Amino acid sequence: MSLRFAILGLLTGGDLSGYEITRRFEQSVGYFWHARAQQIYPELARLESEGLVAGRAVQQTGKPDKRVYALTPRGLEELTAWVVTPSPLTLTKDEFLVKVWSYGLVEPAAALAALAAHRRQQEERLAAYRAIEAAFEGADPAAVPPGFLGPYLTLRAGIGFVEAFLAWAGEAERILRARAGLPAPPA
Amino acid sequence: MSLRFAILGLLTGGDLSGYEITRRFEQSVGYFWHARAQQIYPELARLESEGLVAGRAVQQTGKPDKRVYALTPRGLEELTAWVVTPSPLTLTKDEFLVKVWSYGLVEPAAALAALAAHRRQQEERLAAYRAIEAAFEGADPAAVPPGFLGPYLTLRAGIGFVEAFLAWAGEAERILRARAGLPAPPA
DNA sequence: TAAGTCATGTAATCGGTTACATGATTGC
DNA sequence: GCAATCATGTAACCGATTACATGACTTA
Repeated sequence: MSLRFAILGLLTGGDLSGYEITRRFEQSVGYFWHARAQQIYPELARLESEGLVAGRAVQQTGKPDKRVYALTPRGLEELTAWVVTPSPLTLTKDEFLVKVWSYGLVEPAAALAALAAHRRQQEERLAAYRAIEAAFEGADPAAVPPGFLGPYLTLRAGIGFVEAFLAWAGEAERILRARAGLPAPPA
Repeated sequence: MSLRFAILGLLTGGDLSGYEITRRFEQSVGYFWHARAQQIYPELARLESEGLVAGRAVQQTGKPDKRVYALTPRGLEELTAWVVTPSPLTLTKDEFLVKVWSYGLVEPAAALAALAAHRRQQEERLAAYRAIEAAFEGADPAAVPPGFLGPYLTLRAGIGFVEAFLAWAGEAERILRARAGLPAPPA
């Protein structure tokens, strides 16, 4: 259900082709939803057959031609109605935490290494989000134009979650070090 | 892939039946993985046929009989090997944030109401986690027995994420109120 | 001519959910 | 007798991933 509305939401910022939508999911929207090209193209066809988006062919020079989709009035209507609908709590599925659940079974040193590797990945992700955040810089959050409000808020959420992970990782590292009889944190 | 290891991880704390595993996913483990009974029973059968768990019938009085599963040496071996394996970053899928992405389309008052409803759900969840946390209370985190280390760390992660959401919700509320021309926060 | 990006799809499979089904046992 | 909990499954479906496939166009 959410994929169709994620696509409709992206189209409120302007018309996009399937390929461009795919890119958005990889970059800016990736911190709360994602989908691969193989899922997006059929969904766009379905949305068009239901009259929620309208596609048109666009000739290009220097690139292959493409088909871009625009939100129809009915599409906008359904999206706005859905947006204020109650949402079930997201049940997280985190493979890494499944591993952490069994950290008591392995050598603290091995657990520490696995934890540090994951923390590094999250730090890279945070840096990427910070770079996107810089694009909003200077704007008064309260006065950000309506088209930027949602993107700004969701980005702030993404940043908040990664920061929460990093804070937790620091706490976990201290506990594991203490168990291993290792000295205080390095850096 | 993760479900089988989540089950194996649960069994390190003692033998469990399919029904008991189902209950654990609803309660204590729910903050990072979950599965329904319909998925758990077939998976247990598969794990047994692969020799990673061993089931035995248990007669009960006052309740229907059950079949409890124990981790085999091979199951423990595969689990410990998997635990320190690198994990891909979890790509979040959050229906609520898909909605927030389009908050610029609706009346700030409507967005604020939807946000407040979701925040209330998260507050209830936090209270439930805090209640579980109390069971660890008094124990020195560094000295918690090996069987409790993973459960404690994952619970702390779950609490951290919910708190991060609540902090974000507060920020989002201030921004939406400012846009709506509403006065400062109530409580 | 080869690699890289732009652009759009199909097919097979898998993990997970919804719906459905069954039966024991307890307590009201 | 009925609801609730304990206990274990099957079947149909769906959302999503992996693998596969095609072709235009650019740059080196």
